[in-house]
This record gives sequence, C-alpha cells and structure tokens, in this order.
Amino acid sequence: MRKLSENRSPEKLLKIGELAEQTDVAVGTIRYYETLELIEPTHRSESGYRYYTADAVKRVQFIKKAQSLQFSLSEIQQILGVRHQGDPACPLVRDLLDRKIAELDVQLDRIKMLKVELEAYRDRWTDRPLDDPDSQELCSLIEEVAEHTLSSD
Amino acid sequence: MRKLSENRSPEKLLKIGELAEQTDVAVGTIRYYETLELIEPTHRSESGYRYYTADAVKRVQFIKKAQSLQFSLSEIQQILGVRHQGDPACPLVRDLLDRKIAELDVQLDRIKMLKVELEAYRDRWTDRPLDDPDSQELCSLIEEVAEHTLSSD
DNA sequence: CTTGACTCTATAGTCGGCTATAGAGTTTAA
DNA sequence: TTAAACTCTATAGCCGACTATAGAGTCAAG
Repeated sequence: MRKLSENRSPEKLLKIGELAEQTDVAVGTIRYYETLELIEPTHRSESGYRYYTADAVKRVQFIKKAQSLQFSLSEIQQILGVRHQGDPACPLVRDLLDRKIAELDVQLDRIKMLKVELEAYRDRWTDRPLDDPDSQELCSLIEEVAEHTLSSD
Repeated sequence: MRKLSENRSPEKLLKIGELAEQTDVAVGTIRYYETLELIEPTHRSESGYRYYTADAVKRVQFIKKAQSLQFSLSEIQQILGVRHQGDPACPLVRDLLDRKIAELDVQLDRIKMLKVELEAYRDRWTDRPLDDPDSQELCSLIEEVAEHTLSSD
C-alpha cells in the first residue's frame, strides 16, 4: 500500500550524522535515544556504523514533537513501545493525552495563583516609599514576605 | 527596638534537628542551604554542633515560601545576600518580582497553546473509530502526529 | 556510665535529558 | 595513499535540589 512511493532513490540509508543533520538533533542525542529504545538503526555495518532509513527522520521528529508537547522520553517510549506488542496503542495514547491535558489544567491554575500572589507582593512593595525607615536594616519586602510566610502558610 | 519582645525564654538556641522539625525541612537540606550561603548557624559549639536562634526558622520558611513562588535557590540567595551589603535590596527584589511575573505570563501562554494543541490531537483521535483499518499496523494517532510533525513544524 | 539518639564531615548517588571526552577504528575525496 | 572527517564504545560530567551513606564523635536520660 505504501510501496508505490515516488521516492526514486530506492533505499538511501543515512548515517547517524546525516540523520542528525536532517532532524537538527545532536548525534549524541540520537545514540542516547537508542539506549532508551526510542529508536534503532535498521542496519549496522560490519564496522558497527549505524544506518537508518528515512523513517528514522520521522521518528526523531515525532520524538521532538512529543517532547515539545510536554511528554517525557519515558512516556514517548511507552507510546512508541506498544507498537511492538502489535496491539492497541490507541487507548494508551488517548489516556496519555487526557492525563496530559489534565496536568496542564493543574499547571495553569497553579501558575495563575502564583501570579496573583506575586503581584500582591509587588504591589504592596511598590506602595512603600523607598526611604521607608523599615528599609533601614533589611529590605522591607523580605521582612514582609518572611512575616507573611509565618502567618499565612 | 525589637528587644522588648515578650518572648520569655531569653534565647533558646535550636539544634539543627529542632530547626528541621519546626520548619519541616530535612536536616540535610538545611546543611545544603548552608553550603549555598542561604543560612548560617548563629553559633557553633566546640564540638561543631550548629545552634540557631528563632530567626532561623523564619529564614527557612522564607526560603520555602520563595521556592513555592518559583524562585530558584540562587535567586533567593541574591535576595538574602544583598542584605550583607547593607544596601538597597529593594530594587533588586522589585526587579525579580517583575521578571518572575513576566515569566509566568510566558508560561501561561505556552501552556495554553499546548493545551489547545493536545486537545486538537485528542479530538481528531476520538473521531476515528477504533477499528479503523489505519490502526492495523500502528496506532493511527502516532502516525498522525508524526505526519503532522513533518508538515507543520 | 552506658546506651541510644543525635550530630559532624565528606563523598556519592538520584532524576531527566542531555553534552563532552578519550582513544580507537572507518570511510571518502583528493 | 594519505589525511580529514566521520563513527564507534565507554565513561564522566552537567544542571538543580536534594537524599543517602559511612564512619566518627557528642549529648542527655536513666
């Protein structure tokens, strides 16, 4: 079904450096991914050189994309790994997506709250004139925050 | 000015374990903070035991609070450190607060965008029936994402 | 005065995701 | 054929914020 590709070079194999260049990922990183079983060369020369098909480019790009979506390498390994069991990756992936989205919601809430809190400190701080006698010994904000720490947390 | 405190125990010094307990921070962590010059015992016994005044409790709590506000230990060190120069900690702190708030805005944007993207993947995925022939060989989402990776990024 | 809980220092390990280095072998273009 | 550029493995280091361990010394209650 996909063997009719119009790729005229029938099977140009890439060396690791070429794969690295095409994906804009360091050679060392690709070897590192291999130790995590995220990718594997399709072939090894007698001398041990790794050779990759064009699929590898997609795979590396997939890894990068997934990373940019906040998936850890171990989660990516799970996603890619299920493939080997000839099985339903789908529920797993859907699950991961759902969980990740939920995590993002938590992060959003947390960051919003942090922001409100920091703004409160900043505003309280800004009102206070710089030559406030309290500043004499120690920055007043530090005291303030410290004190707040004691009472509010 | 603050010597009129109604603290009846005139100067109860804490050993590191007591400080740790009162702040709910591990002993090792306190020693670690000391290596970063975030805190210092007011006194050392001949045998080398650290002794802290009650201020240390505040200081540790301040550190924890600042950490919870996303400040790194090195930023906290800056804040606490300026104190030693008998100087204007204030502009620095205001600056740090402003920068931190700006950082949070960036994080918020990023996370919102991530969420939109993840939701799009999830939805596209959910529409696709589980017995879709495309799923035969490999979870279709993986293919999809991978393909998207290629074209969109 | 002993015993158990505490403390000391120094060093190493953890996590995640790499990067860097050494030392050796391989490929490729001139 | 030679020299540059590549590749190999194995190992160590980096960041931040710790945690854990070993081996030795100290303090306080019974």
